[in-house]
Amino acid sequence: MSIKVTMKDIAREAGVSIATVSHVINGTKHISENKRKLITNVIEKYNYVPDTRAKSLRNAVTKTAGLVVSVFPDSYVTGIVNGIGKRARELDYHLLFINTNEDYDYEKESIKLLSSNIVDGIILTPSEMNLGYIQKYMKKGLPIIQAIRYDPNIPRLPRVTADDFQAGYDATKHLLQHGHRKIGVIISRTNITPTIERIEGYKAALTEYNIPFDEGLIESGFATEKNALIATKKLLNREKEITALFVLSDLMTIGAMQAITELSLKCPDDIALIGFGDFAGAAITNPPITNVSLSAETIGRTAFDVLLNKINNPGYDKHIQIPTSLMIRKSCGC
Amino acid sequence: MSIKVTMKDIAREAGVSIATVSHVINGTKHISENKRKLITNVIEKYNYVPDTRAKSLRNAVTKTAGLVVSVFPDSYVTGIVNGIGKRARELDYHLLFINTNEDYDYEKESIKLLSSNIVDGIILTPSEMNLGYIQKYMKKGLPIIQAIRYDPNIPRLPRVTADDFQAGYDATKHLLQHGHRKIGVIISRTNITPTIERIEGYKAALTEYNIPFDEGLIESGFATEKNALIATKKLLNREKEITALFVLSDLMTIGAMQAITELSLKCPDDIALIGFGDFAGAAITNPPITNVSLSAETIGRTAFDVLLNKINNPGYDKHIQIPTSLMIRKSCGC
DNA sequence: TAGGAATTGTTAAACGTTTTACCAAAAATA
DNA sequence: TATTTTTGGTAAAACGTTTAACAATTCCTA
Repeated sequence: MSIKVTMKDIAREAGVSIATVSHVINGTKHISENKRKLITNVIEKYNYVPDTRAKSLRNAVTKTAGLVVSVFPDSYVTGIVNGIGKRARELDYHLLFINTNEDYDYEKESIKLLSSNIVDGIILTPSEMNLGYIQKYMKKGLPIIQAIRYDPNIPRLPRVTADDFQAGYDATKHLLQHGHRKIGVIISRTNITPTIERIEGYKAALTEYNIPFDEGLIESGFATEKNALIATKKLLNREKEITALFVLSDLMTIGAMQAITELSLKCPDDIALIGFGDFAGAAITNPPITNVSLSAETIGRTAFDVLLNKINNPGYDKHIQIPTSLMIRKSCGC
Repeated sequence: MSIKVTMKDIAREAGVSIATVSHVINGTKHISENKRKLITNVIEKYNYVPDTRAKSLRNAVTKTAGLVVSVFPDSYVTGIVNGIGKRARELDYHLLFINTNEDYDYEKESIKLLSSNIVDGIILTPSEMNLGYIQKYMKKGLPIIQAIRYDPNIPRLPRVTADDFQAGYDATKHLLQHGHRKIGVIISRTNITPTIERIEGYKAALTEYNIPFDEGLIESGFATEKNALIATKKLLNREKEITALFVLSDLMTIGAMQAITELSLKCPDDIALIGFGDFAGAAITNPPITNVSLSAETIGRTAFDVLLNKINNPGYDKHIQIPTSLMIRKSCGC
């Protein structure tokens, strides 16, 4: 395809050996000022760049990390990917980014590709709690960590997540303190750890107030605003005594708010609302939305550091939880 | 790092030559049923995956495309990246994604990395209209195309963009039809083609109404909500006769809306507003925001196809413009 | 002036594939 | 039976680097 200039060509034109060129490029040996200048000039002239494949084939390091993300791209994930990218750059790594779009088979394919020695390690947001297939890669010694979500059944696989239990607990408690007793919950996917743990937090708060957990107050839809709109309408039509809503995902918060409006209800007077994640504009909706704030960039940066730990120390297997905070605005009735 | 299993290991264990293993894997030659089974079993057993570097080093194809994006991650860019990713997957390509975060030097570094034979081609969103450095890579025959923005001074470099001129024209005309005559403009960066062309469209619409273009009605800030808030306040405080605002970028629309609120003005009564791009939630702000809708996914998919054209036909150099549409809601006063 | 250190550079093997050319054995043909 | 064809398989070169081991100069030092 491209017209290729190799180290051999540079060496020939400069009248030196291939090894000398390599040493000049990498500074691995002292080369006289004369030759060095001569060689760098030729390199400049041809705008020569060493072949990364050959390089990493030879020295077994790629300086590239794989990033496989499974999530519908809401601003939370964007923020995390950004944090990972920034940290990677700081440490002179490159990222091979793949978005699996919640497709389990594509996820498996992607891990297979990345396992073919083109990356030093992988950060994975699993699409399912079904990571059995990953064990064979772990056995091969491929450094992998989980971010955002994880499969609790796989031991020794590090995790970086938000403190989802605490987040669910805090938000629910806030609504309880406002006097709400029937709190509806809108979730995206049921079978992923953030959802599960946030609901655990929700239950824990209810328990403190001696309120029994009611399965019927939970309604789900997949990720999008539209699905949240549908789910919220369904829930509010079914459970008339609900006075507050807790929405577990960014984009869905918007859909829930739309549903409230379309049902001619007022937020927070008829229905209070707490959302999750910091989507741009939470502050200028009508009313401004109170939400659980997740430090996306911090999660991303931490994930990258954890991957590096895993690479350098194969035994590393911690679960790091990043704290969340409640951004109080108007939709909760404060 | 990883415990490596190579083709040699597979061959040894199966008692065949390395070449036979390769032929079984790639189906490049007919191998007897016996040996084939034998070999695939060993491959299964070790979960062997061929080394992509060695493979592509040998056959000069990577099946990987580079994607270098320069833009602050608003939902528009997310959508485009997603479109590119989907199309790439359909065509069995992988993406090496790099976000330069508007950093010109990092952009140059990234192109250099990607030019080292690790990708078949590159989709670039330039951070500046200063792409002179790209010519040496073009000369080497590296397939490159521009998306979202472009440098008009570089010939023969394909482009995929929104129809920014038309978009600027349409939105402005809509405001003019509502009777507005002093229309303020909030922009992000002045020196990128989308801004320039949208303003050209704005001017063209004004000309139709015999309104002279007034430089003083334009105010800029960089990308974020906060900057838009500051810029909008500054503009509205300076130019008291403004009755409508045209905001040229996603996140900034939100900041502009906040500014209007903070100045105790009513939208659309005191100040009408038209934004750009489809950020999640445009429909539930107060009031819902009228905006120019850009088909992000289409732009992304098209960009990937254009890159493939460029790869297969080095002479390809079209500029493809994807149409936009005006989503009319309440903020324009309709 | 001999001998050891620096200094500067090169040779060649290795990394893990693909593929051309070649070969042996079995099958088909005359 | 002798010859050709087909089938199934392999040896080895090549892709573009890095680096250990070695070699040739020049420079000191006693």
